[in-house]
Amino acid sequence: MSAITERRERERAHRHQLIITAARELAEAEGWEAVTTRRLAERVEYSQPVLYSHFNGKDAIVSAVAIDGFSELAAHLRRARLAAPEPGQTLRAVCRAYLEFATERPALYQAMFVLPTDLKFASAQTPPPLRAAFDEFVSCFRPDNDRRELFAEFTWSALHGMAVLSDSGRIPPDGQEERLDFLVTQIAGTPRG
Amino acid sequence: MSAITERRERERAHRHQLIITAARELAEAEGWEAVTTRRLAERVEYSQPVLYSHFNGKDAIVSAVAIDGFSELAAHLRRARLAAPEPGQTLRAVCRAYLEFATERPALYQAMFVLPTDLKFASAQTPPPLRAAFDEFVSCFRPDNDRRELFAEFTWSALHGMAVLSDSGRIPPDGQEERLDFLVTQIAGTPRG
DNA sequence: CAGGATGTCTAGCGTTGCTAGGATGTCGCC
DNA sequence: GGCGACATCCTAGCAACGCTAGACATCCTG
Repeated sequence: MSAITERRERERAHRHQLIITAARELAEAEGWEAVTTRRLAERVEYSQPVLYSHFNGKDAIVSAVAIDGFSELAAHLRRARLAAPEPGQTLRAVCRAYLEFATERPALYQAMFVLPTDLKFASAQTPPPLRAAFDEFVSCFRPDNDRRELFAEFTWSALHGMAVLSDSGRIPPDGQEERLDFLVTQIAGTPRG
Repeated sequence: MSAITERRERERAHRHQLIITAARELAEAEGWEAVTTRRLAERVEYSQPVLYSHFNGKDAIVSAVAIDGFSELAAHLRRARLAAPEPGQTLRAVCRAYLEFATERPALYQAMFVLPTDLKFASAQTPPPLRAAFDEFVSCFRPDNDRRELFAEFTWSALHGMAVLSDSGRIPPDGQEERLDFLVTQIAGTPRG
Protein backbone atom coordinates (compact mmCIF):
# COMPACT_ATOMS: atom_id res chain seq x y z
CA MET A 1 0.00 0.00 0.00
CA SER A 2 1.39 3.34 -1.07
CA ALA A 3 1.92 6.20 1.32
CA ILE A 4 -0.72 8.16 -0.52
CA THR A 5 -3.49 5.70 0.06
CA GLU A 6 -2.34 5.51 3.66
CA ARG A 7 -2.79 9.24 4.00
CA ARG A 8 -6.20 8.92 2.40
CA GLU A 9 -7.25 6.29 4.86
CA ARG A 10 -6.05 8.49 7.69
CA GLU A 11 -8.08 11.38 6.39
CA ARG A 12 -11.04 9.14 5.91
CA ALA A 13 -10.85 7.87 9.47
CA HIS A 14 -10.54 11.45 10.67
CA ARG A 15 -13.64 12.46 8.75
CA HIS A 16 -15.43 9.43 10.11
CA GLN A 17 -14.88 10.64 13.65
CA LEU A 18 -15.70 14.18 12.60
CA ILE A 19 -19.16 13.07 11.54
CA ILE A 20 -19.74 11.32 14.84
CA THR A 21 -18.72 14.24 16.98
CA ALA A 22 -20.66 16.67 14.81
CA ALA A 23 -23.80 14.56 15.21
CA ARG A 24 -23.28 14.42 18.93
CA GLU A 25 -22.67 18.14 19.32
CA LEU A 26 -25.69 18.97 17.23
CA ALA A 27 -27.84 16.60 19.28
CA GLU A 28 -26.59 17.95 22.57
CA ALA A 29 -27.17 21.51 21.43
CA GLU A 30 -30.61 21.15 19.84
CA GLY A 31 -31.83 17.62 20.45
CA TRP A 32 -31.86 14.62 18.14
CA GLU A 33 -34.87 15.79 16.17
CA ALA A 34 -32.65 18.60 14.89
CA VAL A 35 -30.04 16.16 13.62
CA THR A 36 -30.91 15.73 9.96
CA THR A 37 -28.58 14.39 7.32
CA ARG A 38 -28.60 17.75 5.57
CA ARG A 39 -27.66 19.76 8.61
CA LEU A 40 -25.06 17.21 9.54
CA ALA A 41 -23.54 17.29 6.07
CA GLU A 42 -23.44 21.07 6.15
CA ARG A 43 -21.74 20.96 9.52
CA VAL A 44 -18.93 18.69 8.38
CA GLU A 45 -18.67 20.73 5.17
CA TYR A 46 -19.39 17.85 2.84
CA SER A 47 -22.39 16.88 0.81
CA GLN A 48 -24.98 14.41 2.04
CA PRO A 49 -23.78 11.32 0.14
CA VAL A 50 -20.42 11.24 1.93
CA LEU A 51 -22.28 10.39 5.11
CA TYR A 52 -23.53 7.28 3.40
CA SER A 53 -20.05 6.30 2.30
CA HIS A 54 -19.16 6.15 5.99
CA PHE A 55 -22.38 4.82 7.53
CA ASN A 56 -25.22 2.65 6.36
CA GLY A 57 -27.74 5.31 7.31
CA LYS A 58 -28.75 7.73 9.98
CA ASP A 59 -29.37 5.01 12.53
CA ALA A 60 -25.81 3.81 12.10
CA ILE A 61 -24.55 7.30 12.91
CA VAL A 62 -26.65 7.37 16.07
CA SER A 63 -25.26 3.96 16.98
CA ALA A 64 -21.71 5.23 16.53
CA VAL A 65 -22.46 8.13 18.86
CA ALA A 66 -23.94 5.67 21.32
CA ILE A 67 -20.82 3.52 21.32
CA ASP A 68 -18.67 6.54 22.06
CA GLY A 69 -21.10 7.28 24.85
CA PHE A 70 -20.69 3.82 26.33
CA SER A 71 -16.94 4.30 26.47
CA GLU A 72 -17.36 7.58 28.26
CA LEU A 73 -19.90 6.14 30.64
CA ALA A 74 -17.58 3.27 31.50
CA ALA A 75 -14.74 5.68 32.18
CA HIS A 76 -17.01 7.95 34.21
CA LEU A 77 -18.23 5.09 36.37
CA ARG A 78 -14.74 3.69 36.78
CA ARG A 79 -13.43 7.03 37.98
CA ALA A 80 -16.24 7.30 40.50
CA ARG A 81 -15.71 3.78 41.73
CA LEU A 82 -11.97 4.21 42.28
CA ALA A 83 -12.44 7.57 43.94
CA ALA A 84 -14.88 6.22 46.50
CA PRO A 85 -13.53 6.89 49.99
CA GLU A 86 -14.32 3.47 51.46
CA PRO A 87 -15.52 0.10 50.09
CA GLY A 88 -18.99 0.56 51.53
CA GLN A 89 -19.44 3.71 49.49
CA THR A 90 -18.50 2.44 46.05
CA LEU A 91 -21.99 1.39 45.04
CA ARG A 92 -23.42 4.74 46.01
CA ALA A 93 -20.66 6.59 44.21
CA VAL A 94 -21.12 4.62 41.01
CA CYS A 95 -24.89 4.98 41.07
CA ARG A 96 -24.65 8.70 41.61
CA ALA A 97 -22.16 8.96 38.78
CA TYR A 98 -24.58 7.10 36.51
CA LEU A 99 -27.42 9.49 37.22
CA GLU A 100 -25.07 12.42 36.80
CA PHE A 101 -24.09 11.15 33.39
CA ALA A 102 -27.70 10.75 32.33
CA THR A 103 -28.82 14.18 33.43
CA GLU A 104 -25.80 16.09 32.19
CA ARG A 105 -25.70 14.52 28.72
CA PRO A 106 -29.36 13.78 28.01
CA ALA A 107 -28.95 13.61 24.25
CA LEU A 108 -26.02 11.22 24.46
CA TYR A 109 -27.92 9.11 26.95
CA GLN A 110 -30.87 8.99 24.59
CA ALA A 111 -28.70 7.73 21.77
CA MET A 112 -27.43 4.98 24.04
CA PHE A 113 -30.69 3.83 25.56
CA VAL A 114 -33.81 5.28 23.97
CA LEU A 115 -33.37 5.88 20.27
CA PRO A 116 -33.78 3.07 17.76
CA THR A 117 -30.37 1.67 17.03
CA ASP A 118 -28.58 -0.94 14.97
CA LEU A 119 -26.66 -2.25 17.95
CA LYS A 120 -26.90 -5.83 19.06
CA PHE A 121 -26.96 -6.20 22.82
CA ALA A 122 -26.63 -9.23 25.03
CA SER A 123 -25.06 -11.23 22.27
CA ALA A 124 -21.65 -12.08 20.90
CA GLN A 125 -21.56 -8.76 19.06
CA THR A 126 -22.17 -6.69 22.16
CA PRO A 127 -19.93 -3.63 21.87
CA PRO A 128 -17.06 -4.00 24.37
CA PRO A 129 -17.58 -0.47 25.78
CA LEU A 130 -21.09 -1.43 26.78
CA ARG A 131 -19.83 -4.54 28.48
CA ALA A 132 -17.18 -2.45 30.22
CA ALA A 133 -19.80 -0.06 31.59
CA PHE A 134 -21.88 -2.96 32.84
CA ASP A 135 -18.83 -4.51 34.50
CA GLU A 136 -18.37 -1.37 36.55
CA PHE A 137 -21.64 -2.20 38.25
CA VAL A 138 -20.60 -5.81 38.71
CA SER A 139 -17.40 -4.64 40.35
CA CYS A 140 -19.40 -2.87 43.02
CA PHE A 141 -20.30 -6.21 44.54
CA ARG A 142 -18.13 -8.68 46.37
CA PRO A 143 -16.46 -11.34 44.23
CA ASP A 144 -17.83 -14.11 46.42
CA ASN A 145 -21.34 -13.01 45.54
CA ASP A 146 -22.44 -15.56 42.98
CA ARG A 147 -25.35 -13.37 41.97
CA ARG A 148 -23.28 -10.31 41.11
CA GLU A 149 -24.62 -10.20 37.57
CA LEU A 150 -28.17 -10.20 38.82
CA PHE A 151 -27.36 -7.45 41.31
CA ALA A 152 -25.77 -5.40 38.55
CA GLU A 153 -28.64 -5.93 36.12
CA PHE A 154 -31.13 -4.90 38.74
CA THR A 155 -29.18 -1.84 39.82
CA TRP A 156 -28.74 -0.74 36.26
CA SER A 157 -32.43 -1.23 35.49
CA ALA A 158 -33.51 0.77 38.50
CA LEU A 159 -31.14 3.60 37.67
CA HIS A 160 -32.20 3.64 34.06
CA GLY A 161 -35.85 3.79 35.05
CA MET A 162 -35.18 6.63 37.43
CA ALA A 163 -33.14 8.51 34.85
CA VAL A 164 -35.61 8.25 32.02
CA LEU A 165 -38.80 8.77 34.02
CA SER A 166 -37.26 11.76 35.71
CA ASP A 167 -35.96 13.23 32.45
CA SER A 168 -39.36 13.01 30.82
CA GLY A 169 -41.02 14.48 33.88
CA ARG A 170 -43.03 11.38 34.70
CA ILE A 171 -41.70 11.38 38.25
CA PRO A 172 -40.59 14.54 40.08
CA PRO A 173 -36.94 15.21 39.19
CA ASP A 174 -36.11 16.68 42.57
CA GLY A 175 -36.77 13.41 44.36
CA GLN A 176 -33.88 11.77 42.56
CA GLU A 177 -31.41 11.93 45.44
CA GLU A 178 -33.93 10.40 47.80
CA ARG A 179 -34.63 7.54 45.40
CA LEU A 180 -30.91 6.99 44.90
CA ASP A 181 -30.50 6.72 48.64
CA PHE A 182 -33.36 4.26 48.79
CA LEU A 183 -31.84 2.06 46.09
CA VAL A 184 -28.43 1.95 47.69
CA THR A 185 -29.63 1.19 51.19
CA GLN A 186 -31.93 -1.52 49.88
CA ILE A 187 -29.15 -3.32 48.09
CA ALA A 188 -26.51 -2.66 50.72
CA GLY A 189 -28.69 -4.40 53.28
CA THR A 190 -28.41 -7.60 51.28
CA PRO A 191 -26.01 -10.40 52.20
CA ARG A 192 -22.78 -10.06 50.21
CA GLY A 193 -24.18 -6.87 48.69
CA MET B 1 -79.21 22.00 20.97
CA SER B 2 -81.12 20.18 18.27
CA ALA B 3 -81.25 16.41 18.04
CA ILE B 4 -79.37 16.62 14.78
CA THR B 5 -76.36 18.32 16.18
CA GLU B 6 -76.50 15.86 19.04
CA ARG B 7 -76.30 12.99 16.62
CA ARG B 8 -73.42 14.70 14.86
CA GLU B 9 -71.52 15.09 18.08
CA ARG B 10 -72.13 11.44 18.84
CA GLU B 11 -70.78 10.43 15.47
CA ARG B 12 -67.88 12.76 15.88
CA ALA B 13 -67.01 11.27 19.26
CA HIS B 14 -67.30 7.83 17.78
CA ARG B 15 -64.92 8.70 15.00
CA HIS B 16 -62.58 10.26 17.52
CA GLN B 17 -62.28 6.95 19.31
CA LEU B 18 -62.07 5.13 16.00
CA ILE B 19 -58.93 7.05 15.14
CA ILE B 20 -57.38 6.23 18.48
CA THR B 21 -58.05 2.53 18.27
CA ALA B 22 -56.95 2.40 14.64
CA ALA B 23 -53.66 4.05 15.56
CA ARG B 24 -53.18 1.62 18.39
CA GLU B 25 -53.97 -1.45 16.33
CA LEU B 26 -51.68 -0.34 13.56
CA ALA B 27 -48.89 0.29 16.06
CA GLU B 28 -49.38 -3.03 17.78
CA ALA B 29 -49.39 -4.84 14.44
CA GLU B 30 -46.46 -3.13 12.72
CA GLY B 31 -44.83 -0.78 15.23
CA TRP B 32 -45.15 2.97 15.59
CA GLU B 33 -42.85 3.75 12.68
CA ALA B 34 -45.56 2.27 10.44
CA VAL B 35 -48.19 4.63 11.84
CA THR B 36 -48.27 7.49 9.36
CA THR B 37 -51.07 9.97 8.97
CA ARG B 38 -51.78 8.66 5.49
CA ARG B 39 -52.07 5.04 6.49
CA LEU B 40 -54.12 6.00 9.51
CA ALA B 41 -56.50 8.07 7.39
CA GLU B 42 -56.87 5.22 4.93
CA ARG B 43 -57.61 2.86 7.78
CA VAL B 44 -60.43 4.96 9.21
CA GLU B 45 -61.68 5.56 5.66
CA TYR B 46 -61.37 9.33 5.77
CA SER B 47 -58.89 11.73 4.27
CA GLN B 48 -55.91 13.03 6.14
CA PRO B 49 -57.27 16.44 7.17
CA VAL B 50 -60.03 14.94 9.31
CA LEU B 51 -57.36 13.66 11.65
CA TYR B 52 -56.35 17.26 12.22
CA SER B 53 -59.90 18.29 12.97
CA HIS B 54 -59.79 15.86 15.89
CA PHE B 55 -56.19 16.19 17.05
CA ASN B 56 -53.57 18.91 16.98
CA GLY B 57 -51.14 16.60 15.26
CA LYS B 58 -49.67 13.15 15.23
CA ASP B 59 -48.17 13.53 18.70
CA ALA B 60 -51.61 14.29 20.08
CA ILE B 61 -52.90 11.03 18.62
CA VAL B 62 -50.08 9.12 20.26
CA SER B 63 -50.89 10.87 23.52
CA ALA B 64 -54.52 9.84 23.23
CA VAL B 65 -53.47 6.23 22.74
CA ALA B 66 -51.19 6.58 25.75
CA ILE B 67 -54.01 7.84 27.96
CA ASP B 68 -56.16 4.88 26.98
CA GLY B 69 -53.18 2.75 27.86
CA PHE B 70 -52.90 4.29 31.31
CA SER B 71 -56.51 3.45 32.00
CA GLU B 72 -55.96 -0.13 30.98
CA LEU B 73 -52.78 -0.36 32.97
CA ALA B 74 -54.53 0.96 36.07
CA ALA B 75 -57.32 -1.58 35.66
CA HIS B 76 -54.84 -4.36 35.02
CA LEU B 77 -52.83 -3.55 38.14
CA ARG B 78 -55.95 -3.16 40.22
CA ARG B 79 -57.22 -6.55 39.18
CA ALA B 80 -53.91 -8.14 40.07
CA ARG B 81 -53.78 -6.40 43.42
CA LEU B 82 -57.28 -7.47 44.42
CA ALA B 83 -56.73 -11.01 43.25
CA ALA B 84 -53.61 -11.48 45.35
CA PRO B 85 -54.09 -14.42 47.70
CA GLU B 86 -52.65 -12.78 50.81
CA PRO B 87 -51.52 -9.27 51.79
CA GLY B 88 -47.86 -10.18 51.62
CA GLN B 89 -48.23 -11.11 47.98
CA THR B 90 -49.88 -7.98 46.63
CA LEU B 91 -46.67 -6.17 45.75
CA ARG B 92 -45.37 -9.16 43.85
CA ALA B 93 -48.66 -9.62 42.05
CA VAL B 94 -48.84 -5.98 40.98
CA CYS B 95 -45.22 -5.90 39.84
CA ARG B 96 -45.67 -9.05 37.82
CA ALA B 97 -48.81 -7.61 36.26
CA TYR B 98 -46.88 -4.49 35.31
CA LEU B 99 -44.18 -6.45 33.51
CA GLU B 100 -46.82 -8.57 31.85
CA PHE B 101 -48.51 -5.47 30.54
CA ALA B 102 -45.26 -4.09 29.16
CA THR B 103 -44.23 -7.27 27.37
CA GLU B 104 -47.63 -8.15 25.97
CA ARG B 105 -48.42 -4.69 24.61
CA PRO B 106 -45.02 -3.29 23.69
CA ALA B 107 -46.33 -0.69 21.26
CA LEU B 108 -48.89 0.62 23.72
CA TYR B 109 -46.24 0.71 26.41
CA GLN B 110 -43.97 2.69 24.11
CA ALA B 111 -46.69 5.27 23.50
CA MET B 112 -47.09 5.66 27.23
CA PHE B 113 -43.46 5.85 28.27
CA VAL B 114 -40.99 6.16 25.43
CA LEU B 115 -42.40 8.14 22.54
CA PRO B 116 -42.40 11.93 22.55
CA THR B 117 -45.74 13.09 23.83
CA ASP B 118 -47.74 16.20 24.58
CA LEU B 119 -48.73 14.96 28.01
CA LYS B 120 -47.91 16.88 31.14
CA PHE B 121 -46.82 14.66 33.99
CA ALA B 122 -46.29 15.39 37.65
CA SER B 123 -48.34 18.54 37.44
CA ALA B 124 -51.88 19.72 37.88
CA GLN B 125 -52.76 18.51 34.38
CA THR B 126 -51.58 14.99 35.00
CA PRO B 127 -54.09 12.69 33.30
CA PRO B 128 -56.20 11.00 36.02
CA PRO B 129 -55.65 7.51 34.53
CA LEU B 130 -51.90 7.92 35.00
CA ARG B 131 -52.41 9.00 38.57
CA ALA B 132 -54.69 5.99 39.07
CA ALA B 133 -52.05 3.61 37.80
CA PHE B 134 -49.47 5.14 40.08
CA ASP B 135 -51.84 4.87 43.04
CA GLU B 136 -52.05 1.14 42.51
CA PHE B 137 -48.40 0.97 43.44
CA VAL B 138 -48.93 3.23 46.42
CA SER B 139 -51.71 0.93 47.61
CA CYS B 140 -49.27 -1.94 47.82
CA PHE B 141 -47.69 -0.38 50.88
CA ARG B 142 -49.09 0.02 54.35
CA PRO B 143 -51.01 3.24 55.01
CA ASP B 144 -48.86 4.00 58.05
CA ASN B 145 -45.79 4.11 55.83
CA ASP B 146 -45.16 7.82 55.44
CA ARG B 147 -42.80 7.15 52.54
CA ARG B 148 -45.30 5.25 50.41
CA GLU B 149 -44.93 7.65 47.52
CA LEU B 150 -41.19 7.18 47.50
CA PHE B 151 -41.60 3.42 47.63
CA ALA B 152 -44.02 3.57 44.74
CA GLU B 153 -41.82 5.85 42.64
CA PHE B 154 -38.86 3.59 43.18
CA THR B 155 -40.76 0.42 42.41
CA TRP B 156 -42.17 1.92 39.28
CA SER B 157 -38.77 3.17 38.15
CA ALA B 158 -37.16 -0.21 38.67
CA LEU B 159 -39.94 -1.99 36.80
CA HIS B 160 -39.82 0.47 33.97
CA GLY B 161 -36.07 0.07 33.64
CA MET B 162 -36.40 -3.69 33.60
CA ALA B 163 -39.19 -3.57 31.05
CA VAL B 164 -37.50 -1.26 28.60
CA LEU B 165 -33.98 -2.66 28.87
CA SER B 166 -35.34 -6.14 28.45
CA ASP B 167 -37.54 -5.19 25.52
CA SER B 168 -34.65 -3.61 23.66
CA GLY B 169 -32.44 -6.58 24.42
CA ARG B 170 -29.98 -4.63 26.55
CA ILE B 171 -30.39 -7.13 29.39
CA PRO B 172 -31.31 -10.78 28.85
CA PRO B 173 -35.11 -11.05 28.70
CA ASP B 174 -35.23 -14.48 30.32
CA GLY B 175 -33.80 -13.18 33.58
CA GLN B 176 -36.88 -11.04 34.13
CA GLU B 177 -38.54 -13.31 36.67
CA GLU B 178 -35.37 -13.48 38.72
CA ARG B 179 -35.02 -9.72 38.75
CA LEU B 180 -38.66 -9.33 39.71
CA ASP B 181 -38.11 -11.65 42.61
CA PHE B 182 -35.06 -9.64 43.64
CA LEU B 183 -36.99 -6.37 43.58
CA VAL B 184 -39.87 -7.69 45.63
CA THR B 185 -37.76 -9.34 48.30
CA GLN B 186 -35.61 -6.23 48.61
CA ILE B 187 -38.57 -3.98 49.25
CA ALA B 188 -40.51 -6.49 51.30
CA GLY B 189 -37.59 -6.68 53.70
CA THR B 190 -38.07 -3.03 54.50
CA PRO B 191 -39.87 -1.83 57.65
CA ARG B 192 -43.52 -1.07 56.84
CA GLY B 193 -42.89 -2.28 53.26
C1' DC C 1 -86.32 27.64 -1.66
C1' DA C 2 -82.25 30.46 -1.05
C1' DG C 3 -78.11 31.47 2.05
C1' DG C 4 -74.90 30.36 5.07
C1' DA C 5 -72.58 27.40 7.98
C1' DT C 6 -70.53 22.86 8.39
C1' DG C 7 -68.00 19.14 6.94
C1' DT C 8 -64.88 16.84 3.75
C1' DC C 9 -61.64 16.21 0.06
C1' DT C 10 -58.12 17.24 -3.52
C1' DA C 11 -53.91 19.12 -4.14
C1' DG C 12 -49.75 20.80 -2.69
C1' DC C 13 -45.93 22.82 0.46
C1' DG C 14 -41.70 22.12 2.82
C1' DT C 15 -38.78 18.67 4.85
C1' DT C 16 -37.15 14.07 5.65
C1' DG C 17 -33.80 9.85 4.59
C1' DC C 18 -31.59 8.09 0.85
C1' DT C 19 -29.58 7.25 -4.06
C1' DA C 20 -28.50 7.41 -9.08
C1' DG C 21 -25.48 9.42 -12.44
C1' DG C 22 -22.39 12.69 -13.98
C1' DA C 23 -18.39 15.70 -13.11
C1' DT C 24 -13.90 16.27 -11.19
C1' DG C 25 -9.63 14.97 -9.81
C1' DT C 26 -5.88 11.45 -8.94
C1' DC C 27 -3.26 7.38 -9.73
C1' DG C 28 -0.37 3.89 -12.23
C1' DC C 29 1.35 2.43 -16.65
C1' DC C 30 3.45 2.74 -21.21
C1' DG D 1 4.48 13.28 -20.47
C1' DG D 2 0.09 11.62 -21.80
C1' DC D 3 -3.67 8.45 -21.19
C1' DG D 4 -6.90 5.01 -19.66
C1' DA D 5 -8.70 3.41 -15.08
C1' DC D 6 -10.07 4.35 -10.83
C1' DA D 7 -11.65 6.64 -6.80
C1' DT D 8 -13.97 10.56 -4.91
C1' DC D 9 -17.41 13.88 -4.52
C1' DC D 10 -21.49 16.71 -5.73
C1' DT D 11 -25.81 18.02 -8.11
C1' DA D 12 -30.23 16.65 -8.67
C1' DG D 13 -34.00 14.05 -7.68
C1' DC D 14 -37.19 10.20 -5.64
C1' DA D 15 -40.64 8.62 -2.51
C1' DA D 16 -42.63 9.37 1.85
C1' DC D 17 -43.35 12.25 5.79
C1' DG D 18 -46.45 15.80 8.73
C1' DC D 19 -49.37 19.28 7.85
C1' DT D 20 -52.53 22.95 5.53
C1' DA D 21 -54.97 26.05 2.14
C1' DG D 22 -58.75 26.39 -0.66
C1' DA D 23 -62.38 24.35 -3.45
C1' DC D 24 -66.37 21.47 -3.34
C1' DA D 25 -70.39 19.30 -1.45
C1' DT D 26 -73.86 18.78 1.96
C1' DC D 27 -77.09 19.93 5.21
C1' DC D 28 -79.69 22.98 8.53
C1' DT D 29 -82.05 27.40 9.12
C1' DG D 30 -84.89 31.47 8.12
